[in-house]
Amino acid sequence: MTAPDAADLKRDQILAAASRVIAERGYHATNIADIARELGAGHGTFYRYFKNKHDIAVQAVDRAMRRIAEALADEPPEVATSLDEYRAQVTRIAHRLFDLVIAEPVVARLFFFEAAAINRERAERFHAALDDLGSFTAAYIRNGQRRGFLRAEVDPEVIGLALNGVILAGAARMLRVSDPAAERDRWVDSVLTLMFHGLAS
Amino acid sequence: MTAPDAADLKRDQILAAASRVIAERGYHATNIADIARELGAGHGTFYRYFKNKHDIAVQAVDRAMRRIAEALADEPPEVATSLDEYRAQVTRIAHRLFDLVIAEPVVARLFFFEAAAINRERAERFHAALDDLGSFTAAYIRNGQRRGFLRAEVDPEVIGLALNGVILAGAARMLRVSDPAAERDRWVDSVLTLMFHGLAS
DNA sequence: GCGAGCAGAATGACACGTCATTCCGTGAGC
DNA sequence: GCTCACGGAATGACGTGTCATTCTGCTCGC
Repeated sequence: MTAPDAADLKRDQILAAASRVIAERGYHATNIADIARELGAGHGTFYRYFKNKHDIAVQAVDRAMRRIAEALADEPPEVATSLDEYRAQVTRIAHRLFDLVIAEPVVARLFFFEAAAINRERAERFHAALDDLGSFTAAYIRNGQRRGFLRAEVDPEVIGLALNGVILAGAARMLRVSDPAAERDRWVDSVLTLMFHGLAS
Repeated sequence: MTAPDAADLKRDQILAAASRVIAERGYHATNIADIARELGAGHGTFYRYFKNKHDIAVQAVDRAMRRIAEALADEPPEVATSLDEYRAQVTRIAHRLFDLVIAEPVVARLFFFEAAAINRERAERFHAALDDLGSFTAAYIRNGQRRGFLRAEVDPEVIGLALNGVILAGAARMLRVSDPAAERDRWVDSVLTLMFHGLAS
């Protein structure tokens, strides 16, 4: 192993340890000694690889954000040509996202809870990321409106942001129940019905 | 003015100052000196009325929670007998809640952003409060299902929590735009359409 | 192969800054 | 004069970050 590789590995180990501790305790209740203990290393080692506490938290959160963004790739908004295709797309996206929450709770906790918690600037950045996600969803709505399979009278931007809220609520739920896979299925069923057909009987 | 009244007034003034500062800066970035400055008082005065920083934040947040809960009173879940009545109820609730967010941004910020931020125990309490709100909404869904005007196949608990997510997303939005009243109207229109009739055309 | 020297990684004691909380002198009201 | 509320300086706890020291692995010369 060459020196750059060994340093990268060490850096990743520290970042993973920090991610676990911050996800578990929250950023503000985490201190450097906690991270060092989780790593099984000395306190000052940390500063060889990261500038300070803020730096590592930002990097942990940004990595979690990238991980979430990956889960949303491969589903281009303009390809669905019918309600069934769009519904299948939403089903895949929902499963992928909720499965990520279940499989990688540290990533989920960092994204959904800690990303806004570090300071005000990071909260704004998190909200901007949610706005991007909402705009991404709005692009699907507009595609469906253009092709005629989604209703024209709703505001795509509002629906995009509202569905963000549903995702956040679902993810928070899935992080807290004893059988997250069953909870995911309950959510996907009911939320898709709500989303496409509404509550009116 | 009697001594208890004067002390209560002073206490309320401190609590209001703290609420403003915490809502503006966030709990963790707020210090006692900031609150004292906002109040135009000495630093140590604070401790004559509140135990410590945590105590005042908890009281500010709990007061905001009570304020939100008041906005939801007077809409009993079992009274709607038709879709139109329920829709009117939801419209009133949505307006009342979003109008509160617009009129009292300090209350809204404390509830939606700071309630979970203080520490882990308070985050759990916030989630429990959201669960209660979700259960309250689920009671409306069950009433509609029982009476036949809402579809039977959705899970009321899931829908209750999902609509929580929509409320949170809407509130966050309304706290950030330049014309919140216009944004509220956009939201109420589209979200009610989504909620009752879905997106399918 | 062994030992010495070197470079860089690791460590943890310590310095420092911050801020929550306490304390005490002062002034106002009774 | 006495009591109590107040203001702000003082205090001490705590966490972050620094740096002197030690450790370890590698290379080179004998």
